[in-house]
Amino acid sequence: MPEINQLQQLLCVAKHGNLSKAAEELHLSQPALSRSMQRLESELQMELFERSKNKITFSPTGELAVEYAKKVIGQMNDMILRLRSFERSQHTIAVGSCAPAPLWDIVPQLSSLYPEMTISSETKEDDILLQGLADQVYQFIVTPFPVNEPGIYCARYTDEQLMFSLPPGHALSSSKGLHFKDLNGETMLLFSQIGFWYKIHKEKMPSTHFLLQNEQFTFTELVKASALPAFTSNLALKKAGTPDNRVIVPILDEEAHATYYCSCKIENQKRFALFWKWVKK
Amino acid sequence: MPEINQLQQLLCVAKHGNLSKAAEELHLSQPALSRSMQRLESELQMELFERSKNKITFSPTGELAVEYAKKVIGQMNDMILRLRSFERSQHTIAVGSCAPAPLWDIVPQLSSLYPEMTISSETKEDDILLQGLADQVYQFIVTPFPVNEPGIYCARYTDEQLMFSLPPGHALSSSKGLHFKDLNGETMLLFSQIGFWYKIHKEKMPSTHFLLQNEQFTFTELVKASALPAFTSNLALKKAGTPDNRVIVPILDEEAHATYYCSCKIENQKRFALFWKWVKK
DNA sequence: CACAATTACGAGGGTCGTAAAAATG
DNA sequence: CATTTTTACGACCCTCGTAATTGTG
Repeated sequence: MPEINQLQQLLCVAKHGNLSKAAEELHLSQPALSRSMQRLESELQMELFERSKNKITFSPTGELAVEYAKKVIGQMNDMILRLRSFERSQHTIAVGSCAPAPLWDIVPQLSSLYPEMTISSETKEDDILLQGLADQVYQFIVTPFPVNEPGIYCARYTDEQLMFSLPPGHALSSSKGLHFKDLNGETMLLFSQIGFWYKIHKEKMPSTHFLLQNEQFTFTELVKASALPAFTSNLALKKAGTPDNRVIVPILDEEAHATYYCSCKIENQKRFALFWKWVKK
Repeated sequence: MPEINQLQQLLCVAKHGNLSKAAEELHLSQPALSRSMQRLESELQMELFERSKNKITFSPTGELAVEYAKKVIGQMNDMILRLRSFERSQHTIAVGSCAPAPLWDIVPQLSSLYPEMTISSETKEDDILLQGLADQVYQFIVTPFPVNEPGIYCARYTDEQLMFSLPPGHALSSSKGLHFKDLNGETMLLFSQIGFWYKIHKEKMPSTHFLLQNEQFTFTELVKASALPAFTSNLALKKAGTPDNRVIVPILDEEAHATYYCSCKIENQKRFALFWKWVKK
């Protein structure tokens, strides 16, 4: 049976129309390529070329062979691509979340439980998460609601409670609790990558002018250095600690509280038993 | 890129489940196969097997690789088969005819004009001939009528006149001409492979009992040795000569005369110019 | 005479087989 | 202890490159 290598050479000859140019592209001497094509012909027991003394053209059979060779090599490339993709998926755990906070614990935990795996994570819209879980784009998703679908295993993970982070001199800084509307209209600092919270802020505080920050570092520095109110949460505080010059006031609205649920396909539940044990700690 | 050879080995390992049996079938030592599979893995940069010290099983990626390898090798086999078929068609001229007589001249003529080609011929029904010409099953067909279709080149070839071959003692042997009906009801010798003539005999002489002969030699011997009437024609006489002990009487019916037309695809007309020149001699 | 293809021939690399080692049931 | 896989090592075959040959535009 002909080898892939020879078919590639055949295609290269077809591409250039002569052996010398083809040999150049193949990093091969011209005699070597000439012999290789002769071997291919004798292997197939048919003449692929019509040879004159200093010219070589494809025979009808040869032209057909080129077409088929393209198909075979295309299939081989396809095989490699799909295999590589599958291989990567076998060695990475992809987590999608509706908000970044749950990932702060989940990603390191997955890393330590499955040290040979690559952990990839991103925050997306709820519907994208659900679709991605079904399509195996994600092995796990975190949503602010339980997922009740056949074939999906779901468990409550943790809660996040939103709070205002106010400068000590702020008029309301001595409150025990506040509502969104209490600060509506003021100018606030807002970190952009906060998932579904962004929509809630916009809805509950429509008159507020948000100074949007795309970088985590810039945002935290501005919180320290400015006297502008901002948001934080129990999870953010746990992660970064309580800032010195800030007063933390819980937000009393129902929408300021989220209960996160983690889901995966049932077929993967057993494989990630250790992780689920931790989720339900 | 992996070579076909390695994929075949992979399939063989999948078939047997272990290296030793597979190596046996491949006429290879087991260490050689082991290394070959290792090369395949490093070529693909992925692990195809899960290895314990004295056991080797497919990894999920490996199982997928087997599936894809089957496809690639299948395509390669398909390529070889189709190429071989095309190659053969490139080196053979297939002629289909409604009756054997036209082939007696056409086949030797094609042989001498195109000595490097294989000539294959057969006699079939008219509709099969027309379809076969369209499908490139035949390069030439001979029909008892002109073919007027787009893309088909057609020319009159020759005529065949049917005759009775009677023993000298036959009651009608002195006739200058006879009709089918004149011998209807008698027992006659008939060679079976006469194409469309068979149907005509059956129609025009429904009461005749035909002694059907499948072999040319047997038929001619019986004609010589028996006193049974039979058919012959101008072309048959030209081919085999006039038999000694027979009286030849032309058949006067219109149906006893055929004008043969030879056709080929217009795209092949130029390629067979020499042959067409001869047809229109 | 430059260019393209083939043939001849020697060199090098890759793959093979044999032998040995290691591990398992 | 038989079976299976892997590693080590030497040998051989195959393909490569260089050089020479032939033929063409």
